[in-house]
Amino acid sequence: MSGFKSDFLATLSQRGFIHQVSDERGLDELYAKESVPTYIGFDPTASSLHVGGLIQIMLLKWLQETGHKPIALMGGGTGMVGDPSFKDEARKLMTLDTIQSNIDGIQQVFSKYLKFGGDKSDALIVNNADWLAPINYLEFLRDVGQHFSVNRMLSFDSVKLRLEREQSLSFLEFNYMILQAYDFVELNKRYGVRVQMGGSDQWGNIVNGIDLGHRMGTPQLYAITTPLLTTSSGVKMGKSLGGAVWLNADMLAPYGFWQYWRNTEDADVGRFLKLYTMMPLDEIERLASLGGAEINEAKKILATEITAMLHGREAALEAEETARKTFEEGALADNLPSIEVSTSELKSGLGVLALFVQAGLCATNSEARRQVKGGGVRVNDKTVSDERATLTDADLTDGVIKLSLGKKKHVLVRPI
RNA sequence: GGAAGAGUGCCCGAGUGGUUAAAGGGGACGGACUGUAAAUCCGUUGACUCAGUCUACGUUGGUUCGAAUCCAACCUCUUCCA
Repeated sequence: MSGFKSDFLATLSQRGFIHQVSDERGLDELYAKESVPTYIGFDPTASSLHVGGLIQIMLLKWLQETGHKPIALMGGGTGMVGDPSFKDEARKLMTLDTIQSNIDGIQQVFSKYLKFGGDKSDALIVNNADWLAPINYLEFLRDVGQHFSVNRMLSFDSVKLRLEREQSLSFLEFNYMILQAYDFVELNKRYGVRVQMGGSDQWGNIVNGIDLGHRMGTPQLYAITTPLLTTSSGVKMGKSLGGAVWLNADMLAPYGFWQYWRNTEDADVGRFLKLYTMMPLDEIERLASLGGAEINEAKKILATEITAMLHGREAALEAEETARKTFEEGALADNLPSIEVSTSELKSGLGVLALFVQAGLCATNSEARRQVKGGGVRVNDKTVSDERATLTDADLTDGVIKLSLGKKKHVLVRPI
């Protein structure tokens, strides 16, 4: 499997990115021979990508690194339809405004990883609304629709779940795969794209595009998919300490992002270093083989390297330092997440419960109350046992009050 | 258009007149053990000014002392028929 000639596929294969490839040999030759425009589609379902999408970004990064042209496709058009693949029910339709603002949010992240410009291997961001929106329905049916067999589409695993659960699959959603297939062909015409990459759940959609290409006379197209990433204990990537792990800094601060990686399971360290950092493989080998508590050092490197790529080295080191202070020294670290409270309010006393809610550590007063009962609430590192306790400026330590929920979640209260 | 069935808490899923804020499981959160890991064990898991009150079983009405449970209409979905 690893006898790849092209730098790109060899790298992907060594680092564990590959789940399936269509026509390995042919694709390998293509990548070895010339610079190949390759694309990945991103659905604008939220205003930021989360860690789940990071692997796709790394794919584009390596692509560029090995001399090929990465194209990030924003699903401005397909987002109006919604991908039914492996979903057990239909998503709510998004408004055009939402889609556009999501695209604006998602796009930001690419400049952190890719080089844009006019060169051959410079990255490109395109939006499929550009060609999908103006489509004439009848023409499209005749030109494209005639090439699709409904019988075959119904046989795809990606829609089986839906059908088996006897949930409705609307005609609208059913069209998603046709549109995505058409994207592939269109991108070939516009930019000479030959390869589409994506998560393993996209295999069916991608192959549809390849087939459509055959029928519409494109050169041979190819597919590469990445494995569905779960942690070693089988949990899907992307949840941490209560929230999704967003890539945009305004949705998850670098410290929170760093923490997510710091808490990686032992068994995942090597795998994640290969996938999410660009460190040389022998170094990764060494780090991953650390045993016992020593592996924590590897986790820190993992966290810092990944955070540095996304948020910059400085922010990553700052996050590392903040974590070191709070967890290893038990000291007060300045850069923990914080909330502000007016000095006068603090003087007159604020209830712990309300404060924890305000800090976002608990969703409701009731939850805060439960946490107090369960012994999970601490103020300035002292467990709170009285749910009616109030905090005043007398509780300020070094000018702040430290609220903690559990062992890992800390928020500072700053008077202003 | 006709017929049959379904709609329960974050998710799955019990529950067919009262002791049901609703069994069970999953997930999530907290605690213990550790290494800010995993596994394991324990606890919590509608809201509130928690003594008590309020809001909840597709929606709106109705029957009843009392409804997630019965009735009516409506909405959505599924299957079969036209």
